[in-house]
Amino acid sequence: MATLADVARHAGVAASTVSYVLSGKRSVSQATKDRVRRSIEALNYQPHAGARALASSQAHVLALALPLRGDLYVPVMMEIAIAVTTRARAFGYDVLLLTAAEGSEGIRRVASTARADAVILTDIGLADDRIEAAQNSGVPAVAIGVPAAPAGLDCVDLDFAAAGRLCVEHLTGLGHRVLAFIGEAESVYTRRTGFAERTLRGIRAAAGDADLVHRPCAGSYEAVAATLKKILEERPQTTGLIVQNEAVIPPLMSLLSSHGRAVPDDVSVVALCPDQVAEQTAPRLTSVTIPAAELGHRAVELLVHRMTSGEDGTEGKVRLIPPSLTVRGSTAAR
Amino acid sequence: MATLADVARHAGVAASTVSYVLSGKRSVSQATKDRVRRSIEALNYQPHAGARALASSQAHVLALALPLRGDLYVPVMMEIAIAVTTRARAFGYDVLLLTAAEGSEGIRRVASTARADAVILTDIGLADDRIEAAQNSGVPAVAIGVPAAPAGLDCVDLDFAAAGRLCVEHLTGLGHRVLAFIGEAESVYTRRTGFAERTLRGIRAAAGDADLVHRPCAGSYEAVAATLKKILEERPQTTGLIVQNEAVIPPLMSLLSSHGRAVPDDVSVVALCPDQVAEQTAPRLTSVTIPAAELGHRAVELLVHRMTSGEDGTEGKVRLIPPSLTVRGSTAAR
DNA sequence: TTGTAAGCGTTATCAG
DNA sequence: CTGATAACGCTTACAA
Repeated sequence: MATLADVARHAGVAASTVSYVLSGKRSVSQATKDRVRRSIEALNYQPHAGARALASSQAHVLALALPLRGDLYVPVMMEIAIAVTTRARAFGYDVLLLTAAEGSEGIRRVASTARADAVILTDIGLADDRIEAAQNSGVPAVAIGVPAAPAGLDCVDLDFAAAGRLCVEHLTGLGHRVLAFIGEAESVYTRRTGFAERTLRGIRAAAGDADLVHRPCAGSYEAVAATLKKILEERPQTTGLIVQNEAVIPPLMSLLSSHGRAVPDDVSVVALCPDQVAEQTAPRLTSVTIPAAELGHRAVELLVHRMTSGEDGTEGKVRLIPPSLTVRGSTAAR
Repeated sequence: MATLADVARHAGVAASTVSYVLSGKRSVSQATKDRVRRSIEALNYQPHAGARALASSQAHVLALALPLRGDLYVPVMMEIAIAVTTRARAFGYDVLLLTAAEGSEGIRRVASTARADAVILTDIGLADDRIEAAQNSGVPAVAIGVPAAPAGLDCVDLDFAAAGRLCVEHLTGLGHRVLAFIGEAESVYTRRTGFAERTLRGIRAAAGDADLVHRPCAGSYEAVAATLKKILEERPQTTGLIVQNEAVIPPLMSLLSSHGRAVPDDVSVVALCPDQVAEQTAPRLTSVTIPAAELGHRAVELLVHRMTSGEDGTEGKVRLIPPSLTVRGSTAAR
């Protein structure tokens, strides 16, 4: 591989000049600029990432901490990872993976070895020790999700409260009066107060005079069967269903039909899930999407902005993305 | 952050000694070893990744090239990514993500900037230009999947032919004589000869005197409905189903019941899919799993082995992992 | 067994 | 506008 020095020699200039035409950090005459550019082309020069990191103390790498549970939110997580990587590349950054297994230790490691310049945290838990690790390590960090106490941490997330509200309003707007919210598994409410609780709060707030019950539900077929059975037995007049746990969706749809409830003729269903999931059922689901790509993009933008424009004063903000509901075939007027 | 020099000063030894204590590349007396270790502890020293990469020309980073289509094989891909990262960490490597959008350019980039020492390719296509890019760049590469012409490239994959065989043998062993293979989408067969064709070949070879049809099928509800309808109309005696496209599974199960075919009483179903998918239906599916974690682990091991033991002679091997079938509730004797 | 010193390929400061 | 040159923090011959 050709080095900066090779290029400098080939172009008949000093090494520093080559560096400056590349970085643009000082003005260079058009003539030498051109000459250097040609030499770069000719030698197919690519700067050495390690050398650059050492000299500039900037690795141009972002670390992405994967969720604690590998089996949950998989499609959303994948979309976030791709969005983060794509956007990071646009700013000249590469993305490094940190597994849950490494935990907060991984964050300390990439920070103190200068392997990464900043960290993106996902699947934020109620009391997440990775947050503290990031803050103590002094690396810029942004969370995709909102912890219980976001003290000094930048967060981006869907506005789940508004999302819940939107679902209820859509159903009540269609004339539905007896609603059931099939939520995340019970454990999620105890462990990860964040998004699940905010959704529930939004839903309750919007229900108003409508009749609403909340039923936590695990993702297994048996759990869904039990939950649905109970809902239909206890409140046979139910005509509006809101679903949050995306694993619940496939079994729910097939169970509804075996219970003789047609969607959307007998019961309307609206889901909080990625579009991909909403479009794989029959009928396709009216849903509030999880804006995975946008979350990833914004996380990167926040980080890069903070690192370049050296502002350290804007942190600790929680940025909620307004939800948007897409009407598909699973909801209809009562 | 403390540097090597700081540690050396603190321990009263030369910088090189500290380096050697860390790398073990030459023997150091137990006494100084201990002293250095204590200083490292005391100063909480962590080596600078960039400096190390520059001096040793080893980044200790593996690049993982993500699939071309972000929406396919998502759970498998996620599992591979986690397995790769975990195993890489065990060898002291970090993992960098390369998106499909960057394509072969990304591979050239990480290779020529020395950002990564080796590359793992996933979702291998028939004529995949990333393979050539890797080989021209001179980085060690291993493919998870097998291209049409694996010339000189190391590959690891499930033995799909054997997997297909296993499915057929399981069904025929249970007395089923009329079988249908619901495969991947038509486009997959034209574009990615690899695993889909190998599966089909294995299935056909094992069918023997049994009656078998192959029906490609897309993942949408409509496509599954059409495919199943056709199968049941044309060959109502069908009692054995083999499914490869995992997106087909949820709709298929609910469609079977609406057609009045009970699983496994009327029809047995065996799937080629991750365990996670097989366990989310009712009844749970008898399946040949996609050994995602093992694929990831072996890919890393191959790479690390080749890089450390400098052997350049073992490349170009295709390593197929023998399939294993797990009997669950979706298959029974005819 | 240990120390000295020459790189590794950039960036950035200081002159000119 | 451009050239020298000293870092950056580590590895690895080469000496001792």
